Amino acid sequence: MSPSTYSISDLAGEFDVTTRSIRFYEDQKLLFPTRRGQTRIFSGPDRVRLKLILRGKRLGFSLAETRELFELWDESTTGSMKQLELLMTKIQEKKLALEQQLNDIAMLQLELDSAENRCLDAMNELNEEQTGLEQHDLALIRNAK
Amino acid sequence: MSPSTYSISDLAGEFDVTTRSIRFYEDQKLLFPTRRGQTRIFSGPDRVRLKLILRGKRLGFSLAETRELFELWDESTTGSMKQLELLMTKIQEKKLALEQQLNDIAMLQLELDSAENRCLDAMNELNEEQTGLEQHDLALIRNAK
DNA sequence: GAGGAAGTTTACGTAAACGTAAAGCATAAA
DNA sequence: TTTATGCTTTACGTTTACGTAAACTTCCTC
Repeated sequence: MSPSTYSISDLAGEFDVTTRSIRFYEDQKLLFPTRRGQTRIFSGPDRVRLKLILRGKRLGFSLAETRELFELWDESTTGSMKQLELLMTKIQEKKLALEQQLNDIAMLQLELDSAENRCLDAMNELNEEQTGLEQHDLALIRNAK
Repeated sequence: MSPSTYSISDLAGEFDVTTRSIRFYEDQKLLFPTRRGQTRIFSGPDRVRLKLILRGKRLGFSLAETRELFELWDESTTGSMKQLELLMTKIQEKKLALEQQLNDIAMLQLELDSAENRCLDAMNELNEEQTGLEQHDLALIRNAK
């Protein structure tokens, strides 16, 4: 069974980040470990938040943005009407940004595929001079993937 | 017809970046404008590269990573065999990273949808006290989207 | 009880990606 | 001719997200 509390190096090891980073995230109000004496004790929810922080980073989010998302999530159950409307607006904004990212990724993927094909073509040219392989054969190789 | 050369402020205006940024990108070897006297003259390919730089930023790429992608693309036609193999490796790496990003985005989208629903629920609660709307009605609203 | 490993705070350092003056040329309009 | 506009270089400042070192406790082991 997975434990319900974690040391700082437990988390650092599991997610391959430095303890320095984890302490920094706490300082920035993204994690809220309790203390036993001096040493930090991280909860299950803390662990989840850390995972989300790292996912945010992979998506190019600043820590401030990620914190804002956390707050959105938390306030989504407690706000006043005025608050909630603003919340909805922000959620829509984030969703739009994600759509944009999906487009960006799709285009980049196409370009990488194109570069990959170029690369295969070039390798082909070089190889053909030595092995006498035909275009035909490389088309097979290419489509095999 | 679209022009084939651009001033620095043309591009700054079109893509909503500062001239400072554009000069910085040149300094970092991401753009290569020619000069007429002192002033920079940007070509069509320069304009395309700028667009790609900004797309990279939206995806959380550093300028160094974007430059690496440019180089990948350029070298994809000129390299030696050893070069080309390394190139293929890097292309695969980028493609894997993009797959990861797609996963990350999908999960974030689910969470935003969830937050959105929470938010609608909360607004419902507040509204019901005043208007007497039923759960039933809000389900309709929610599904209408 | 002398390390050694893992935790802590404090604080200065750093790389990336610009922001923000300061000061100077060029050219077109008033 | 002056003034405004737009471009330039040089250079120091700023924010984010940590790295890195120093100096200190705590606990375990030998």
